[in-house]
Amino acid sequence: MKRIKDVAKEAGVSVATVSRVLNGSDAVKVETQRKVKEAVRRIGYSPNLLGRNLRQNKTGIILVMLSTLTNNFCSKVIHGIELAAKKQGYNIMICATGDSKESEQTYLSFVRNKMADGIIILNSNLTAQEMQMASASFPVVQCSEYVDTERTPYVSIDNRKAAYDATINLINSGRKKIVFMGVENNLVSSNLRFLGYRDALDEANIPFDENLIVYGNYGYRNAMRVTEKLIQNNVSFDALFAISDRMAAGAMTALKKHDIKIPDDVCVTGFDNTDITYLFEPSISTVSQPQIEMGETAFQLLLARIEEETAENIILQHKIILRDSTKNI
Amino acid sequence: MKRIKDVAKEAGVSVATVSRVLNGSDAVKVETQRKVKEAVRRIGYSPNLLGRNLRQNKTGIILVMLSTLTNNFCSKVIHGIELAAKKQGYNIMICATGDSKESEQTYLSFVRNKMADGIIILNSNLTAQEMQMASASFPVVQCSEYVDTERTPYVSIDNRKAAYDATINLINSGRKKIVFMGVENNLVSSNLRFLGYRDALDEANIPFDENLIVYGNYGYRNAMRVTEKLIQNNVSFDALFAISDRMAAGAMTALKKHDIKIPDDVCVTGFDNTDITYLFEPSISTVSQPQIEMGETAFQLLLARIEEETAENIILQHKIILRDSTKNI
DNA sequence: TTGTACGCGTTATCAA
DNA sequence: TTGATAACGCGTACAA
Repeated sequence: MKRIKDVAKEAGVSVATVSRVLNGSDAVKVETQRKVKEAVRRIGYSPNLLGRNLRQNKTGIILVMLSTLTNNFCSKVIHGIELAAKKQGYNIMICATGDSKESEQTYLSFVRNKMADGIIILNSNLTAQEMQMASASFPVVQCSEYVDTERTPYVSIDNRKAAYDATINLINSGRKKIVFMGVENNLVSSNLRFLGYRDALDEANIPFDENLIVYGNYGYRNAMRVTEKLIQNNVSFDALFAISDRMAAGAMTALKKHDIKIPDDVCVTGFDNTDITYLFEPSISTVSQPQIEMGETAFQLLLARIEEETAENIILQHKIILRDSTKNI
Repeated sequence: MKRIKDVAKEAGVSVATVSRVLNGSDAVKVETQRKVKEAVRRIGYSPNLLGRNLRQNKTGIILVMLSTLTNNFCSKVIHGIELAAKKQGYNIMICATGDSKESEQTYLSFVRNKMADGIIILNSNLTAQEMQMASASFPVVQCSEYVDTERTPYVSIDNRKAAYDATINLINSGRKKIVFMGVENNLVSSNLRFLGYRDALDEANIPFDENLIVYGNYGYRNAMRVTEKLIQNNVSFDALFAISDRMAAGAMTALKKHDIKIPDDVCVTGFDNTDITYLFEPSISTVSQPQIEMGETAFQLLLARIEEETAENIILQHKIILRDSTKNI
């Protein structure tokens, strides 16, 4: 492995001069620049980033933490992060934790211990206290999912209002027996979307019915089973709001299997506006989030934290997308 | 930021002793160990990895490069890599290039310049020459997709044989006019799968018909359009082999729209055994690759390269999965 | 315009 | 069992 010293020797100058040329800085005689660049090329030198980053106390790398890669929603957000990061000369690396607390801590420690300049957390199992601890010792921002903490800014949508809007739309289509298909975790989105659903019922004076609340795991197959059970139990309903598109699709498959017509008998709404919503037959109404913008904003927040400016939480606008699964009849 | 020096001062020992305790090495008096650990806890010290890695010329990080995250196939492979890596004390970080050559070079340079110990490339636009260059200066292995190079080992399936098997199955169902839906890129999988398709035709003495060859972009919507065009052009066919599951699904949607029965009128086969194959109606026959094993193997190869042992290319077994879209009638 | 010399934070060597 | 000190590779005051 060649070091800067080797370049210096080859070019017949000092290491300081080589460093200056490499960093395009200062004033170095053109002729000297040429000599150095030539030497670099000749011996095939490439600077050791550990040395450089150690000296500069900065890496130009930011991490993005999430639980699983198989998530269409996240990949668009990440694309947004990337766009904003590139503009500022940062590169991003993605850390998939598989929901393991150990993995989460490992990746956090990379930032704490200077292998990266900051981290954007899309989702994690960190408690508010752990998040706060992390945030106290290095730059962290939350994106999409979050725990409420004084010191860790987040960007998200208003999940409660979004769920309210989605439910109100079902109600406006004349539906009253609306199934809520959530997920029993502690993610803020799950909790707020349930509250938004209840807000809408309350506003329309529809009594809350516990039998209409069911839980899945975001996935397609599980939602099929859950819906199947609903039907077998003779629960009567005329609409279904799932907090993920995949669950909406799974529910619809179960409904179709029992010759329950969509949207005539049951209206269905999903969440996230992923590909499956228009790929499915009938196409699925859903809630759209501005993923790219969310990613870009998350990076802006992180950059502010890195540069030790203040960063406020940011709420972006969602949009209700109406498709065939809730078409008014 | 606390340094090891601060711990030494706090504990009243030398930095060398602190380092020894931190690395659990050597023989340090138990009482001293206790003092040091206590001091670490008290001042909240965490070692700077840039310093450590610089000194040890090793990071314990390996990169995984791919073009896009929205790929179910890749995320399973990555999971395999992760499983194997963890066992050996390595952590992985994922680098999404978005097919940009510039991004690819940036991530490669992180390895070249010591911010990571090696890289597993799932797909890239690197030429054989570029791959060889990279491989000459740091540990690289290819996984799933590859370019043929003396120095860069790969693990993959026998794509040609897999496509042959899939096509033969269609032929054995009595089909003769088999559409091949490929992708016009230079990925080895695309090329080999086309050759496998032709192998099967040749073996069955079915003349090759250029009109039955169409191209998409791996995606659902595009495949719909391509199939639509096929139908509008009155091209007659009784089977379709797509080199991705999403394309198979897109084609099926187009067929259904024209009341063409699957599998009665047209049999369809996809590739990769992703979720969509059983989520779709009818369920889609496909080719399954051992993704976890592929990831694990890729890591083994990389580890060999890192430890400067020799590594041979490895071919894993594929499997034909028969579902409703090719059910014999 | 260039070179010398120090410091970034760590581990490894050697001597005590 | 411990401590002093020399690396690791780089950037940058400061001096020339």
